[in-house]
Amino acid sequence: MSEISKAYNPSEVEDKWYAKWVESGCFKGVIDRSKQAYSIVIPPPNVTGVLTMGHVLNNTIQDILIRRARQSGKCAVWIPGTDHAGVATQTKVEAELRKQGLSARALGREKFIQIAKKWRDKHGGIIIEQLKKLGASCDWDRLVYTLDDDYSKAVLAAFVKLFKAGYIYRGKRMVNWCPVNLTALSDEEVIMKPMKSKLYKMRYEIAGEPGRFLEISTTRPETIMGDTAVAVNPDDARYAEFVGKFAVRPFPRAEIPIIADKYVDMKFGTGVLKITPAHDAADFEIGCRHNLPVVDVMNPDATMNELAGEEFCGLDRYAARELAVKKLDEMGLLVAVEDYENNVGYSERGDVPIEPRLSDQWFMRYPKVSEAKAAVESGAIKFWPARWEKVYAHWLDNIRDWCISRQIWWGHRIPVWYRKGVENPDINNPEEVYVGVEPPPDAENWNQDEDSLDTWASSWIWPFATMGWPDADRQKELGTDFFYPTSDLVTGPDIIFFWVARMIMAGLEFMPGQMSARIPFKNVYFTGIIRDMQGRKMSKSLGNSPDPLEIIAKYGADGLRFGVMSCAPQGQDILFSEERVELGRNFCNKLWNACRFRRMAGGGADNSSLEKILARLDTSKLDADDHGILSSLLKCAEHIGRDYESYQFNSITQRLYSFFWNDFCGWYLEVSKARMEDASARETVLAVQDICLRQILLLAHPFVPFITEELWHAMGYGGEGCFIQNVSPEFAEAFDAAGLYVDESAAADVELLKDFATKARALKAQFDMGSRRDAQFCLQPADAGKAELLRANVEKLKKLVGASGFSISESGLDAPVSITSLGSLFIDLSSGVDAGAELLRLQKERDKLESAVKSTKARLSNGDFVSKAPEKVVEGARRQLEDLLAKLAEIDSLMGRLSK
RNA sequence: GGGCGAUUAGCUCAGUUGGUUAGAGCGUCUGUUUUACACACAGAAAGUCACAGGUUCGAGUCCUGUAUCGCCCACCA
Repeated sequence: MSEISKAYNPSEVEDKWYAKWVESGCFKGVIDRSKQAYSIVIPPPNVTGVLTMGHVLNNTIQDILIRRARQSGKCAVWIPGTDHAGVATQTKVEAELRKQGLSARALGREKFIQIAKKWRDKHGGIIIEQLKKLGASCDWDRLVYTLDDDYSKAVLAAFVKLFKAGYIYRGKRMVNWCPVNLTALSDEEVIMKPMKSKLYKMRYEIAGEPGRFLEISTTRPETIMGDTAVAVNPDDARYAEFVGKFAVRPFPRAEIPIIADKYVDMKFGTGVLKITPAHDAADFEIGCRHNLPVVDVMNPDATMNELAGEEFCGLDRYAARELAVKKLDEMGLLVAVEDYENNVGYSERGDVPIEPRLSDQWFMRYPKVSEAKAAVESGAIKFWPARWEKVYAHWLDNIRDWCISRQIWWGHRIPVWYRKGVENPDINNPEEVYVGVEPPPDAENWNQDEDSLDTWASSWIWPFATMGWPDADRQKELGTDFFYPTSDLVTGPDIIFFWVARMIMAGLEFMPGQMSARIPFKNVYFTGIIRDMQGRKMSKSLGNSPDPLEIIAKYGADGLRFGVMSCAPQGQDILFSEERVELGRNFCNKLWNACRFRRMAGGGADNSSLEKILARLDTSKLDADDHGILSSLLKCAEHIGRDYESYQFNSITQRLYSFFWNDFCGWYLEVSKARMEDASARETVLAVQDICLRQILLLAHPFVPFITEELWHAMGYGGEGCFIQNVSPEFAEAFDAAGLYVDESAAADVELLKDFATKARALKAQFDMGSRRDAQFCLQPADAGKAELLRANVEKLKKLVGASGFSISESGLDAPVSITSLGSLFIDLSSGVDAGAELLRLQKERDKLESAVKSTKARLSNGDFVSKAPEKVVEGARRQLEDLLAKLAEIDSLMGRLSK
């Protein structure tokens, strides 16, 4: 007995069990066609990343789902992996190189990739070990990295297939250019930030009409040098006379046409727009419509080039802006400068404003767009919470081609080769351009495209590429036909476009069969975002992001898991604080001690199966409390089952907590104490305790896997070598088979006894006897049944309340009283009672009753209520009124007695 | 400009199809080494359910509007 410590110590237990689980291979997704398949693919974290609270939330949910699936007898697999994270990793490695005074570009592609690989080897895989600490039960034999050979081939195969099908093309387009990372970005990687900037109002002179000007507003005077037109709305009468004439661009001085285009908003500013086709996406389109020349005045790093003129050449774009304004002012062309707030697109990784830039890039016209929409609309794929369906549909409705090329080296190089010596190779001519997963056989005659693919253009095939696609043998080996489509995807709504939507399109495009067989997953659970208590996003720079590993060291992984899940309502953001983890730690400690208590009672009972425990029960010895706790257990399990179906994880933690803490420990274990001294009831009580503890461990296991595994074995519930994760939490059928029927009316009596005990304790506390164990009570019973209920439970109640006795009297006492579920309960005070204070207290209670009576009476005297409300509700109200009136009468008589 | 979410006790949140006197955890206050657990036990205080209308016999719950906060989408310079 003494070897069981008073407090649960998670660290040894957790490491011990994780090692055993892995060793036994119980996380392996070994195909068993006699079972139902259940599969999850992990959202692959960055290979060089470290565990954040976001990962904790996300992966705990996945682990809960996969463990519940295993318990439910499904053949479950959770496929883990990591992502090479192209731009993000390249940026980090480049920064590292810069510290050493080196430059990636100078090193060249081969060298850089070697260095990046070393960096990956050094920092990579840490997060995998951290996920293990958290308890994640992934099938580690299936670990996939997006730059693995097999996976890379799949990425290229997807590219080649789409190219051949005409979805992928190369073209000179306006793209979002990051001047820091020197690469194009997709629209999704641009983050709009509201900025306080200036709106410059300036004027351009009309050519040949000295003294006549057009006033123009701009936020970007540094692009004046690239202006090739001035535009007005064709319906704008103010400017009709100027259309067809020319305006004078101040520097470099040139005459540019004044054109009319519907795009121009007459109501904005002066209604005149300068057109810079090379530096603005809208201007570019207008330029196309009017055949305007495109003058690019910037270098890739957003400094000005020679076309901007001598004075500007080499200046950064913001220095150029200042200079341009200064020059305008000097030339008398600056009319006004106003404060102005507008949205500026920022590069996600570079954290600088992106520059719209015309460049040659690869684009993808998305495949299966309308089917992707239909898949979610039809319910083939369900979103939790469903409101994300609208967001998803809206994006698909407005979808634009995807820029998939990146001017970086860390990633999958575009599998396109150009024949050496051919200028402007024709992409549709196989003699000049080669597209294939493998390089051309005569590689020496070809140059491969320098660009790499957007990372998301590799992870979008994740659900089936991790199962061996497109290699038929690998697919067979890894069980694509069994595990695909995956069951649940757990991810954040921030990547609904980046990843979720694209995976759906990829699955529909590349997998065979009916729609239901091609979709990548059946359910998508969107988590909230973890924030701090001030509601701020967790970030390294704010320093408000706790290190999950420190928390695990302090509270245990189970405590962290339970704590996080307890405050993670479906789809709402989570305000996280360590107090939540304390709650989880306390829950584990309580589990530990409840089991410790049971073990201290000993008994050498056979716990090796639910049937064996049930066999120890003498059903004739079951009392109201046994029925009560078993009834609560049944309801708890049933509710939890429903909560799983609707992904209400926080609700499950509440049910576990409240059943285990309040019903089981707070009441049942306490009333057990008296009955355990009664030899005839002892065995049955211990058996009921074992049933409850066993089922609690099973129900709690997905949330707190380590401690439940430990206790499962310590309590002898598992047979030799049997892990708790393989045991079904169902028990209703076993009850039936054992002839155990829960008597709900007996269970209802427990509620009366609980109320009675609380009132009795409150009376004691009120009269400063809270710590005394010898209080004497007297009940004036509401009826004979209530008197009998008290008599049957008097021993338990003495222990629970801390009383030396409960007498029963039809006439009551002249003493402080409380109206309980069993009748008027008097506390016998040897010293006199302060009648005044007592009257005051009763008056307070009377007021409460009176207002309840009033509202109930009002309802019942309302003819509409009686005639329209359901019979059940009306009947309930009647019973309630009777009850209230009886209590009121009691109070009145007591008050009458006291005031004598 | 469009869309979505939130608003319930000091704090963080439950409240499932409308139905007794709105709940929990933390925190606060009081008491307790009662034969598992002070990471505990017992008791207590604490809410005009953001606001204004409406539907209904009945609204925290449904409808309309308003306010505040947050998020997403959007090529007005």
